[in-house]
Amino acid sequence: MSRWEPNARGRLEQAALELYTERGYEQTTVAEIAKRAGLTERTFFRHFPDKREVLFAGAGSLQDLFVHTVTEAPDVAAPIDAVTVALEVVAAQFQDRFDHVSRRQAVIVANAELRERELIKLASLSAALADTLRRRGVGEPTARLTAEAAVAVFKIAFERWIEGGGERDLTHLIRELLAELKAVTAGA
Amino acid sequence: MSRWEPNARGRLEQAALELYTERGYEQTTVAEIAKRAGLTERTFFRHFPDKREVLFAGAGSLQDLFVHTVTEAPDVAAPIDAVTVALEVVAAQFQDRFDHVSRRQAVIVANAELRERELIKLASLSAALADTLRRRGVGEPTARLTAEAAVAVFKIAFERWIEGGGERDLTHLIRELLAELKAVTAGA
DNA sequence: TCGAACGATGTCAGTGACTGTCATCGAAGA
DNA sequence: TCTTCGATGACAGTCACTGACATCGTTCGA
Repeated sequence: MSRWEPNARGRLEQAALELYTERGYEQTTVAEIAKRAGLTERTFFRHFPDKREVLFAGAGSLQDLFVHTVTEAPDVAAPIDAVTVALEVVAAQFQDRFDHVSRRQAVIVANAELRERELIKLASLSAALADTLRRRGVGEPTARLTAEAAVAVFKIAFERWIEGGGERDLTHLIRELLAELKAVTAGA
Repeated sequence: MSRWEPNARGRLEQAALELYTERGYEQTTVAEIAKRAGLTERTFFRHFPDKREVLFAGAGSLQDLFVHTVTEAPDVAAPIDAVTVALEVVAAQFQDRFDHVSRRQAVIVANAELRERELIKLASLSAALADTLRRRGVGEPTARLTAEAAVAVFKIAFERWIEGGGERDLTHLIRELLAELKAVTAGA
């Protein structure tokens, strides 16, 4: 457990999001984040490997949820179906938190470094998904392609959900995009 | 035109690739790259915005070729067909330069920062592709999805081409993956 | 042919992200 | 109470990157 004021990590995350929102990512120094959280710069870097990562603390558990859901999907399902279920489960996690999620996303899209970090998180997710499918006996390149397709659909659905102010149902957007993807590739 | 020794930019690119290969990206300082190219650190940053970008000088022209090919594709073609043609044209550009391309790719996959940069280049390519399709009258979300699918196929085909030591034909790999993607999504 | 104009480079000082090292503090157990 | 240990602070250092100004070749007009 921690001593002094509890939850140093969480305070750093909140301070960072606030400052990135108020004056922008580039205009914020790590020392300022630490100060607002009542800590020092050195302590920031003990909790997060760099200035970007503080915005992506939740990525790990999101990926775990994704992988877990695919692992637990019924064996009979086609790869794309197993993955679709996972997409919808994960979507449900977002649906309730539009405010926080969209604030964070606004910070990310405004800065190239943060967009890069987001992309590698999605790539990591895709790789983990492909691994999980392989563990379910799905061959190559099917596993890899299915994972990439799923992540692409999720990415676009998420963008549209944010653009729409959270009005449209994320799960619904995902289903639409999957159907549309099917139509797109059918032409090849 | 330039004076002093010509082609400062090219010398910096070559020095960087050499040093990144010899001792790794992180263990190389910009000052060392500049010194090997017979220049100073400051001049490096006049040619490239950061230490990563020196490896991605060709990304712009690659994207231009991609966009141009899609723009010139016959009007009758379905979106995915127009994009497929472009994939194959671009693939041809790689086929002859396996040595250089694979050396560069080895450096990139060995470092997270460089993988991030590569991913944002691919994202930019996808966005440009989607834009081009929209200009051809393709609607949303078809344009976006087609572009994402094309880039995903290209990415996986490229990886497999590198893994296979350049033995397998890149164009052939692309065709296989497009067929497989069709099969994958058909299950949904 | 000379000199002004200009673009590419060098020099230097500075900021800020990130790291290694060591001291210190506060909690928990012997 | 003493000891141990994990979290934090303090501090010096490296390196990516930037702004400001000087300098050097080239080029082009007088």
